[in-house]
Order: sequence, then structure tokens, then C-alpha cells
Amino acid sequence: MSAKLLTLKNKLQKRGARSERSGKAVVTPEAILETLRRRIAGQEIPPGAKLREQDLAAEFGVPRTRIREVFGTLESRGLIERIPHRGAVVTRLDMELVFKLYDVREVLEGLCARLATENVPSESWQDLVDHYNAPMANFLKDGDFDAYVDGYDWLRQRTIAAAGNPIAAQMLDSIYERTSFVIRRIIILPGRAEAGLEQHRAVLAAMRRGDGAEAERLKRLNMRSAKEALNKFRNYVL
Amino acid sequence: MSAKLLTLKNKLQKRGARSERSGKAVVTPEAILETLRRRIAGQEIPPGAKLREQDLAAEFGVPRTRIREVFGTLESRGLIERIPHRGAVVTRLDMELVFKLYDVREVLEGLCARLATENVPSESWQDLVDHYNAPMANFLKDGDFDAYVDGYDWLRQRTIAAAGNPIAAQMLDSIYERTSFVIRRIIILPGRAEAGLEQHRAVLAAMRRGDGAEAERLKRLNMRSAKEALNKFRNYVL
DNA sequence: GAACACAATATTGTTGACATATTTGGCGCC
DNA sequence: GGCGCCAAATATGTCAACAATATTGTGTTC
Repeated sequence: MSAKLLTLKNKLQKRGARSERSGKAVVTPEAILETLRRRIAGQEIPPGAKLREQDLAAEFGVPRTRIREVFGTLESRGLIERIPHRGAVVTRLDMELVFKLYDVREVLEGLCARLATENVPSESWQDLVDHYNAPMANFLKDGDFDAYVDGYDWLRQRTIAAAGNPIAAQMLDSIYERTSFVIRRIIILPGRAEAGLEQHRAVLAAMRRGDGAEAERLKRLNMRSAKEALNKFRNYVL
Repeated sequence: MSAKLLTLKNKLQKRGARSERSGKAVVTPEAILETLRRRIAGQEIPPGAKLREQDLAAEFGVPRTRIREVFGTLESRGLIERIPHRGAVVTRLDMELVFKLYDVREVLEGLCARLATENVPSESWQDLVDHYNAPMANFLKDGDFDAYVDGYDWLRQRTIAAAGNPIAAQMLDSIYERTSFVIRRIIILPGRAEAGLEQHRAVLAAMRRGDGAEAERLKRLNMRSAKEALNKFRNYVL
């Protein structure tokens, strides 16, 4: 029996080896999904806008069925809403839902901060500590928000990667793609980036000294602070 | 090996059972999705088993395209894995992934406990407090695990409903449908249900007196305790 | 000129047929 | 008897035509 299994395994490996598919540039569903995700996240397609299957099928040069399939995924992630026989529209975010997304984000990012601290040697955070020391402050002073946001993304992605929890990572991803434009608007609120920077430093300090529980607590405080800023300026953000 | 046996079984079933479409009863994708979810969650379809589109299409009396659509959703929820040209198999859970699911579950249930406490009048928990006082203890004493599990589900669903956060609710749902069989096995571990009951009472007491922060803290402790039990008896659970 | 009914158009939903890849079964060979 | 190769069978992937429904446009009536 085991010999038989071995034979089968070899055969599979042999087959799988020659996977060179040439010619005919096919547009994969993943590529379409990614493109639409980016457009919706960047508000290139505004909330409430209708997505026509035919137009998208023509644009990507694929049959309508493929677009339909992608719509299914987009719907399950909450990025679009589908009404039977009436098509798909980009989900409209109201303030209430944004707060609920932030409540979930708070606990998930807190979790990731703790797990990250526990999983990797504390020295590995030194480069981020350094970056958040002088450079990030200078970005703010110079009004270079793009560089600041890059530094923010860097910290976030490193933390999630170090946490090593694909479940949490995927959930956070689905939150980011729904709120990325909100995040960008919060950062430019008066005084918010400065306060946030100070909080990030505190979180990083806790991570640097290997205190996972404190990193989680501080990260959650940071998220609550962001939520409060959002609430204070709600009329300017949404 | 077991997959092979299952294949044979399905083939036989296909021969024997006629489609038998009664009239024009249309089966919605949602119904199919729900059925498959339940089968996978209840391990009626065991992990690693292959799902054949044709068989399912014949069983539900729908075109294969519909099954395909449902597979897309199932895949995005992590319940199945699809390999190009080789079909869909039920995701196999290893211990590592279960722990990661529990880490996320811990923070999300903690969040819901807090939100629930903050959102509804504290008196509204009295019926659950009463139920967890004597009846639940009796269920355990009598070995009536079904009744105990029902009480457990009741508390959980009430908490999530009161929390009023559809994002967290959906995420927790996707965790439950992947770990429901683990939950059932943890409960019958020696001494686990008794310890759990005590912890649930503590959480409920905090909710009853309107202390959301404490409810969250206790709920998280409860989850960690469950995770420890799971770790201790890992060889018996998975 | 506004409101309604009804046809024309456009868009979404459904289906079976066809194309491609993989698994299975059989044959000759060592 | 085991191993590898080739063909048949089976399963999955793709597609474009057809059906059902919603939206738009038009003409008529009050």
C-alpha cells in the first residue's frame, strides 16, 4: 500500500513539474479583484456608485461570468452590495459603521501588538524605534504627510507580520480596505498626527522592552484616541 | 485513503438516487451555502474530503455554476480550499491554527461582552444570571451536555446581539463555523465545563452590574482558560 | 403641463454546451 | 509482480446564447 502511494506521489510531482503555460494573456479573477479593491478603497469609484457588469467585462476583456464571480467575493467582504436584478453598488459608509469597524480594529491591532512582541526578539524593533524617533517627527514638521503615512504603514505591516496570525491579518485587511480613506483623513486632522506619533512611540517602547501586555494596552489606547479624534471632527471626515 | 472511499461512496449514491426535482422548486445559493456550512461545521463532511461539483449540483438540482459560486464564498471564509483543476477539499485544521483562531476569538468575544454591557440595561441580563445559577449546574450534575451547550449558545448569541456590532458578529461567526466541533470537545473535557461555568457566572455578574471593562477582562480570561484546557488535552481533541 | 400606461431598451440572472486538465484503467516491458 | 507509458473516462474551467427583470422613453389623457 505504501509503495503504491509513493508511486502516485512521484507521478504527481512529475506532472506538476511541467507547469509552463505560455502565450494567451489571461486576466485572472485575482487581478480583477485586486484592481477593483484598490479602486474602491481609494474612492476612485465613489460610494454609492453602480458597477455595471458589462462595462467591467469589456474593460478587462473577460466574460461577464468572471466579473460576477469577483462581485461575489467583493460582496462577502462588504465592499459592495448587490440587489437582485438591480446590480451592485459600492457600500456607503456611515459614521456609525466606521465606529464599529474601529471597535473591532482596536482589539485586533491590540492583539497583534501583543503577539508580535511575544513572537520576535525585542531587538528587532530597534529600526522602527529609531525611525519613529527623529525622522517621523521631521516628516510632520515639514508637512511631508506621504512619508509619515509610509512610516505608519511600515509599522503596521511589520507588526501584523510578526504577529503571525493569518486570521487576524485577513480580518484587519478587510477593515483597512473599507476604511483606508478615513485613516488618511484622520492623520491630517489638527494635532492628530502629533498625538498619534507620541502614542506610537509608547507602543514601540513597550515592544522594544518585550512587554507584550503593555504594548497591547497602549495600542488600544492609541486606537481609542484616534476614534475620539474622528468623533470630534466627524463633520469634516465623512 | 479515506478520501478514496468517500469518492466511491458518492459514485454509488449518484447511481442510486435520482435527481427527483419536485416541480419548479428553486434552490437559492444561500440555502445551498447554509447546508454545506452546516455539514462542514458538523464534520458530516470530514476535513480533507473532496467536494465534487457535479454530485452537489445533482443533489440540489441546480446547475454546476451555482455550486461553483457557493464554493467561492466557502473558500473566502476559509472552510474549503480550491486547487485549480483539482477541485475543492474541506480545510484541515491543525492545532496551531486552532490556537490562532482562539486568540482572535478571545479579543472579539471580550469586545462583545463589553459592548453588550454598555448597550443594554443591566437588568436585562437577569434571566441569564438566573439560568446560570442553578439550572446550568444541574445540567452538568446530570450529565446533560446538550442542555448545557444550549445554555452556552444562548449566552453567546444574546451577548453578540446586544453588542450590536455586525462586523464583529460576522467575524465571530466565521470562527465558530470553523471551530464548532472543537468547542463541543472542549466542553466534555474533565473539569472543563465546571470551570467554564464558574467563569461564565463571573462574566455575567459583571454584566449584571454594568461593569463593561470587567466583563471584557473576565471574558478574555475565560477564553484563555479554555485555550489552556485545549492545550493540555490537545492529543485528545484533534 | 403633469400623470399614467405601455412599449422599447438595457441590465442582470441562468443555463447547457464546449474546452481543458486530471484521474483512472489497461497494456507492454523489464 | 512492479513500473512506466498511453488512451479513455471523469472532473473542472470557460463561455456565449437565452430568459427574466428593471429602467428608460414615448404617447395619450385629463
